[in-house]
Amino acid sequence: MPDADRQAANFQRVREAHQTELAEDYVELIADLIDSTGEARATDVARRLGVAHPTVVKAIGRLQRDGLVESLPYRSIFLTETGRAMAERCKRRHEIVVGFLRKIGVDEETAERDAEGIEHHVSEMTLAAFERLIRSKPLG
Amino acid sequence: MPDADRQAANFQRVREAHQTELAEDYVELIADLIDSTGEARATDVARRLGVAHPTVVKAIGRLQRDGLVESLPYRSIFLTETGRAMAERCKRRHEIVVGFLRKIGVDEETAERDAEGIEHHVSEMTLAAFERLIRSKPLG
DNA sequence: TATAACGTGTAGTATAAGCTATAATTGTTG
DNA sequence: CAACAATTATAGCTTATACTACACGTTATA
Ligand SMILES: [Mn+2]
Ligand SMILES: [Mn+2]
Ligand SMILES: [Mn+2]
Ligand SMILES: [Mn+2]
Repeated sequence: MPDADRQAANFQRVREAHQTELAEDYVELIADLIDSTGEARATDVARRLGVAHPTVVKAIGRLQRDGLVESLPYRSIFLTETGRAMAERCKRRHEIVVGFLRKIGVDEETAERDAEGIEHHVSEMTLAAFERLIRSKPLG
Repeated sequence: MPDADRQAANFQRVREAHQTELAEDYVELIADLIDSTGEARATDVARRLGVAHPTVVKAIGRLQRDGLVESLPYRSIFLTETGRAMAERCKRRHEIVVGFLRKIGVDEETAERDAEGIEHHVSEMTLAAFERLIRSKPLG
């Protein structure tokens, strides 16, 4: 595969990641709200994401269309089986990325900040490398 | 700062990163084309990014509006001082991220793929940690 | 030099993601 | 139980990023 084609494929993959990224953060956040407070409401999701609530309502519509959540008018938001599975996967990945950044000497707040973006662009192979590094003996 | 607020701030930062991300990849790619082939043409940029050429033309318009590139009708694309500086910064960062992934055992192709997305979400502190690790003795 | 090939621009469309403002519903409380 | 506060929905707008189809310039070559 010529170099230009491979580069194009890489950029294409990043664009794909951006499409799933929002869904991933939403389901992870919704799962977190359900598990910690008993239910996920649009207002809470909006506050946690730092966006206006109509933005959340529209996003929830897309997630429902894509089979990740279920919601009835004026009721709170539920995850489908698929959505719950995605949330679990994302939560695990999120924790690995944070743990890994901590391990190489990044402070807690920065690790959380960077992980929120990095997590969506980490392949299985890289994730495995992160885990390996976390389990290795202290660095430095 | 309450937990919900900090989480919102983190998500906000990721959204900001997404706004600069495209500009970063464009200027880096344009610089690469200029340095390796003598000029950057919209078609080449399109092929390397894996998008249709009108997409590039519109993006170039935005980059020009934002003072990163200059272009005249039917001529190739040039970087402004600002654009060139951004390209250099991004190239360096890109290389650090790739080098770091290689160091922890990720193969060349995967490293390139993941780096294309990760690079935009790496803070200065994390980048410094990556550099430290690259310079450290072999792992494993 | 005429024309074909290539590159660039424009028009028009779609979707996602965001916003503000306003309306409708629900739930709480006096 | 009526009124009010909180929550949710909708309408209407904006910008960015993509696409296809078509028009226009430039460049190369026959
Ligand atoms: Mn995230
Ligand atoms: Mn996350
Ligand atoms: Mn990139
Ligand atoms: Mn890059």
